[in-house]
Amino acid sequence: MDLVNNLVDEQTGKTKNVGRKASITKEELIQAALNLIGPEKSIASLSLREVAREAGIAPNSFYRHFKDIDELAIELITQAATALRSIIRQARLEASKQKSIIRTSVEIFIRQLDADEGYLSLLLREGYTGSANFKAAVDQQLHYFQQELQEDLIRLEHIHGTALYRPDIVAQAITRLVFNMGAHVIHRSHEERMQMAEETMIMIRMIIQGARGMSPEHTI
Amino acid sequence: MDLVNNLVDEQTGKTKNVGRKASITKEELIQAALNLIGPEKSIASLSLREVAREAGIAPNSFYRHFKDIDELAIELITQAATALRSIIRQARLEASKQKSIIRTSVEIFIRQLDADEGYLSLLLREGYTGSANFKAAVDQQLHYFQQELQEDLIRLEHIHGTALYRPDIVAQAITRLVFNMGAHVIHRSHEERMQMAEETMIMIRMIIQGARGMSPEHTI
DNA sequence: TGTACATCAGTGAACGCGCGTTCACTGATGTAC
DNA sequence: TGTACATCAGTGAACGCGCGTTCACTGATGTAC
Repeated sequence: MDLVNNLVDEQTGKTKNVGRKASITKEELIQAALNLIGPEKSIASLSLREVAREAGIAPNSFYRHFKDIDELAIELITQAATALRSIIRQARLEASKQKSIIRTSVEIFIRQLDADEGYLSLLLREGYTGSANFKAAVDQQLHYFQQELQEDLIRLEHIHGTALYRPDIVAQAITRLVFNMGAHVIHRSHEERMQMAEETMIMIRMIIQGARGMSPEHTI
Repeated sequence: MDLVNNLVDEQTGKTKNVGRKASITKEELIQAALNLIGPEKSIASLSLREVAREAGIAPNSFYRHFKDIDELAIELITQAATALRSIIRQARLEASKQKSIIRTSVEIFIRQLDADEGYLSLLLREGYTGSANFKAAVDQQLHYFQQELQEDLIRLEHIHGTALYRPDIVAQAITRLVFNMGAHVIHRSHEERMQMAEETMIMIRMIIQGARGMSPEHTI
């Protein structure tokens, strides 16, 4: 953990530097890795020397910051997962203000995809490949999304006086469709994205409509 | 194309061998590649020397059969796609005999996944990563599946005297959910597979139920 | 059937390359007095 | 403030490795007569 010699003073919480000051940071190395990752280059195929070259340091200097290239990959996953989490939170927040949770959340998802070409697309792409670590990190974020969506759905249905059959499965189906759309849409134009978003919204409406119809409360 | 010196006689259609007989076939090389591919090893990370080693030939002998490793990858895709197509066709055939197209087709999908640990799981895994060629091949198979499913849905609904709103989107949603399940289920136990299959069937029923409710004919 | 010949699948050796990793070092920065 | 010292980020050189690819070759197989 203490590969970078920044010791946090327990009293003040300030960072205390010892020895020579680092001319490059962990964050800059992570940024260099992000620059390299694209449609053709996955995290798994990143080489230590590539990242060092991109960051402008000698290959062996890499070891001053990370144990090996896998440690950088894990850091990358963690940061990407955090980014995804904040995107999801924002989407939920805005969605809860609006009338249609479906439309708003899908649109915000797409908008984030438009804006952030870094972490989000990375996660969507690497969620299927990548190391076990990576998959676990992505799965956890999907689980959070699903969980929060389920709560929203139950709450909203309650307000409308309706109820859903198996809201857990409804939330899971919606989660899968939205993220599957996200993965397919990454390298498409904005127009195509909007069209696929529209289709996904129809799918979600079908699921909710169907789940309402299958609810025991529906028959009362 | 004529890297292997089998010349097909235009008259008889028989294969005529010239020169030294091949002691190893393209198919054996493909099989060697398949042996190597697994959860940790993707097609993209296959090396020519690895495949040659697995097949028991010298690295340079590889060039007698394929121009390069990418050509083998394309062959692999083609064969996998053909395998997937026949699996889908069988699923549809059996499904059409039974009462529940949903249950039967999902179960057959899982059963094929249980039996065939080669091509199908390969396709599901590589569909998200892989080269443009690979993605295109997988997408085409998904499109076939979707198309045929759509026709089945329309036909069956007609028999029941019901109708679906946007059967194209219904078919697309079902296709995505089934293949997404397939991708998630690959490295799980049979029990987990069956449980995820059950959940997927509920999702599909929700979609169909919802699409019926949204059909204009429903209101007549 | 026998013989000379053409074909070409498979090979051993070698190449240059980028890789991860190590080593002993340099010298900038911060600390102690 | 000035000086001696400790820390450690960054480096150049070197290593062994597996890689894709080439070359000239060998010798088994099939063909022509």
